[in-house]
Amino acid sequence: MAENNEVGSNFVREIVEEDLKNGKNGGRVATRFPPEPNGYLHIGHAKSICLNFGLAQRFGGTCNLRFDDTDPVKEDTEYCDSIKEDVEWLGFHWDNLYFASDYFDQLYEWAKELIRKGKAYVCELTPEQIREYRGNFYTPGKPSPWRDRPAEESLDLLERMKNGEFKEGERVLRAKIDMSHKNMNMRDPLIYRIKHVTHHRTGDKWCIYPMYDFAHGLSDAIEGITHSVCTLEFEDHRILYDWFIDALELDRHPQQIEFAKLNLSYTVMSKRRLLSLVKDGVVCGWDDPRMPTISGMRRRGFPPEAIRNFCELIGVNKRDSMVDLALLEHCVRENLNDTAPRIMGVTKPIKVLIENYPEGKVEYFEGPFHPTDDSFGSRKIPFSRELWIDSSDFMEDAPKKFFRLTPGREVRLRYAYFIKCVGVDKDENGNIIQVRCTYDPESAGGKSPDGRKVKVTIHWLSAAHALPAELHMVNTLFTEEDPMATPEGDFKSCLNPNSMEILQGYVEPSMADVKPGYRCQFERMGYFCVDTDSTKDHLIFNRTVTMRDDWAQIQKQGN
RNA sequence: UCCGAGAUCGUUUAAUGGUAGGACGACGGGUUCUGACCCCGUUAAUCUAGGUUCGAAUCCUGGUCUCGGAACCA
Repeated sequence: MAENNEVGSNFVREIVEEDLKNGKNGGRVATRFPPEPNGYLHIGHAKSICLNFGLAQRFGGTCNLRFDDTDPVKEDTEYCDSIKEDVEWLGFHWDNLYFASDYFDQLYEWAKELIRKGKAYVCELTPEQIREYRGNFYTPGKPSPWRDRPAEESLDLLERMKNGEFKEGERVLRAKIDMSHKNMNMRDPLIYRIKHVTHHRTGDKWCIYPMYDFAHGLSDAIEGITHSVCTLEFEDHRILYDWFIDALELDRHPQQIEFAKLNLSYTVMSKRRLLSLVKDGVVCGWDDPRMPTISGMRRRGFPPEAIRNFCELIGVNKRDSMVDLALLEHCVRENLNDTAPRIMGVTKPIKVLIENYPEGKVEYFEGPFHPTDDSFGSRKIPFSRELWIDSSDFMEDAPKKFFRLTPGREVRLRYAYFIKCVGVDKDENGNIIQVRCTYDPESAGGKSPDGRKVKVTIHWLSAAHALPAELHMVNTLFTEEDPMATPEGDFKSCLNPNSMEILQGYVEPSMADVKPGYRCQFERMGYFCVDTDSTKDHLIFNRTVTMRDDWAQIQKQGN
C-alpha cells in the first residue's frame, strides 16, 4: 500500500466506487456544481469544482453547472457570467447548464402536493413569532396556531401569496414535521417566503421564492443527480434533504455527502469577507491579483493546471484544516518551471558601468528561453557599456556568505561576460549611484576559457535597450496565518501593508509585444504574468510567485 | 445545558485488525552559466484513560479538545 506515489483516493471517491460496485443508480454517476450567483468563485470553490467534475470524469458520469438562484435579493447575472468563465478556465465542461429557477414551476406543484398530503401549511406568524415558536437548542418549540388548518385553505393562501396579494413577511409556507425535533431544521422549516423582488431570470413572474432546503434537494432529484456533494455546514440539513424527497415519494433519491471546505493560510475565504475587501477598496476588485478568487489568481498568473493539481494534493475529508499557502505556491512553481519562458528583468535597478567596454558598442548574446527544453527557442540579448542590475545583487560591505557583486569580486553576467567590481560612485549623501566594473573580453558568452570559476551568475539588462515596466510585487493580503484568529475575528486588523509593492523596473527588449496573461520567469527573481491593464506603452507585470530563495533563508537565519 | 461532525509528523494526507508511509515546509549535503530546477539525506505524528485481541491509529467504553447548527441566506 505504501508505494503509492499517485495521490490516494478520498472518502467521496470510495463511496462512489462502492455504489458502482453494488450497482446503485444503475451504474450511473451524476454530480453537479451548484454555486449561488452572488459573488465570485474562489480557491475554495475550485476544490468543489475539481471534486464534482473530477468524479464525473473519473467514473464516466456527468456533471452539471447549476446556479442556485433562489434568493433574488442577492443574485445577479454578472456573477453567473464570471462563474461560467472561471469554471471553463479551470478546464472543466459541464454537461448541462441549469438554474434552480428553471424548476420554479415544478417546485410549486410539489409544494401544493405537500399541502394536499397534509405535510405543509401556510403560516401567518410574523418572523419574530416564528423564531420564538421554534424554541432553541435546549427547549422544544411549540406548534403554530395555523399548523392544522385545512389543506384547501393553505392551497388558496399559497395561490394568493404567489399572485402577490400579501406583503413580504405576512405569510410563509412551512413543512409540517416536528416542532420538538432535536434538529432545529426539522421544526417546521420554511418552504416558501414572499419576496416582491425582480428575479434576474424569471423577472416578476413570482412573488414567492423557495428556500434552499426545499429547492436544492429537489433540483438534484429533477436532474437525476446521484451524489450531491456539499460542505460540512449542511450536515444538519441532510435529514431535511431526505425528508422532502421521501415526503413526495420521488423515485430517485440523490445522496448528500458532506466534506470540509478549504482554508488557506494568510487569506480569508468567505464571499462575504471578500466582498467587503472589494467594497472597502482594500483591493481593486474581485480580480485583484492578491485575491484568492479564481479571477484574481488567473490575473496573478496561476496556471489552471497548478490549481487543479493543488486541489488533488490537498485531498478531501471531513476534518477542519488550514492548508499551507506554501503548498499552493509549490504547485504553481512546479507547473511554471516547465511552462514559463525565462527572460531577464530588473526589479530594483542599479546602474553598472563597464569601464573598459567601448562607448557606443553593442553586441548580442544568444540566450535560450528555457534551460532544458529547446522547443522554447532563444533570443538575442543586447549588451553595452551601461547596464542595469538588481540592487539586491550588489553590496558594498558584504557578509561572508554573500556571493554576488561587491568591490574586488568577479561574477558572471548571464550569457555575457565575467565582470569585476572596481569601484562605487556615490552622491554627496552617500547613496550609490553607480557601480564601476571591468569585463574580461575572453569570457564572451559567459564562458571561462581558462577554467576560472565564479561563485554566481547574475541577470542584467543593457540600459539603452531595456524596456521600462511597472512591477506589481504581490504578497499575502494578511500578515497572520489565520486572519480570523485575530481578536474578535477582525480580519482587517492584520491586513498586510505591503501586500502589493509597486516597483518601476525594466525588462529585456524581447518583451516589447507581450499580451496580458503572458507568463514568464524573470530569472532569479520569480515568475511574472502580464497584467490585464498592461499595454505596449505601459508594461505591467504581476509577480505570480517568487523563486525559492536559499539566499533569503540565509539572511533570515542571520537575523 | 441540546443536536451533528471531527481529532495521525510543524502543515496536509495515507493505513480499512498485521513494519505508522507520502507530499509540503524546515534543516544538512551534492549539482549548477538561475543561491532556481534536479538529486541525496535528516527532522518529525496516532488527543487521553481503560478494555477486547497473539497483535489496535483502526474495534468497544469513559473523558478531553475543536468545528458546525437556533436567517422569511445558501
